[in-house]
Amino acid sequence: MNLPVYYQLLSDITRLRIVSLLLEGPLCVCHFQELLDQPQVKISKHLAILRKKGLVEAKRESNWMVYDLIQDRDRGLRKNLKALKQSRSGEKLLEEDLERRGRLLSSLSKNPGLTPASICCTKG
Amino acid sequence: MNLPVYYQLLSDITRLRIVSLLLEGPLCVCHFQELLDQPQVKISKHLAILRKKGLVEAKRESNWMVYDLIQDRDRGLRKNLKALKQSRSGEKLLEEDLERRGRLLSSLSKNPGLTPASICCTKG
DNA sequence: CTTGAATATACACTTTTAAGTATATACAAA
DNA sequence: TTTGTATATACTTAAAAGTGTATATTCAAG
Repeated sequence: MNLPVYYQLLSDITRLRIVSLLLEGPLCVCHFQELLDQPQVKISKHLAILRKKGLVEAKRESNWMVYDLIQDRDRGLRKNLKALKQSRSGEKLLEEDLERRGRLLSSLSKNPGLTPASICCTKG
Repeated sequence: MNLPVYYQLLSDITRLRIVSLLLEGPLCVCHFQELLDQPQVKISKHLAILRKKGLVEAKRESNWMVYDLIQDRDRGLRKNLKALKQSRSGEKLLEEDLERRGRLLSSLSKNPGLTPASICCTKG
């Protein structure tokens, strides 16, 4: 990961929102679908781009793919991600995403038996 | 200036180099031409984009246009620019730009009578 | 008021990137 | 082994962004 690639990845609003959410912790594809209210293809493709460029990684959890930021990040990347995290206030879209994430996670913790799918993707 | 716009501006390598240089201080168009070794149109157009989006400002100095980062920057922007500044080491291109800038400015200070033009744009 | 230097802009062209549709893959459960 | 759910990929189309050439603008100097 070098700087030009990093900025290019964040230059798309969908990817920016994804990365912003991942700063708070890992999420699966269907959660992104719900939180960003965007179609599955779109989410999957942007996640694929982020993964190909080495900013995020994915692990399968039975049927679900859980994405997270790459863990061993170089100094420069850490600094920039920290700056991003610290500069979200005032960014309406990003803040709303975080709020939605909070609600989603709290509903998850109240019903520990729920799979991701039963929360976000469908029909309860 | 909001985050999405900011990242989009930096997603182009030429603009990233320009902004990186401006972190060290103002420069005129012909300096950018020399330091980045890129044609005038290209430099001018990217500077126009940066200006239109509110990241840089320009003031005319007789025949030359001197560009600088916008001075009153919001908190988020400051944080991100600081992170950029701190994460340049290891980025070959950006480091070379800074070295070239150093050489250019030292030659300027040795010959205080020189206009920008007599340094960078042409035929001594 | 003409000339030349520095910079900006308009237009045409090319490349890149994003988005949608359809289809494929991977897995779990029946 | 069929079915349904989650996710990924191929292909196509549309939009955006970058680049070059030519031309315009602005200013200083003669």
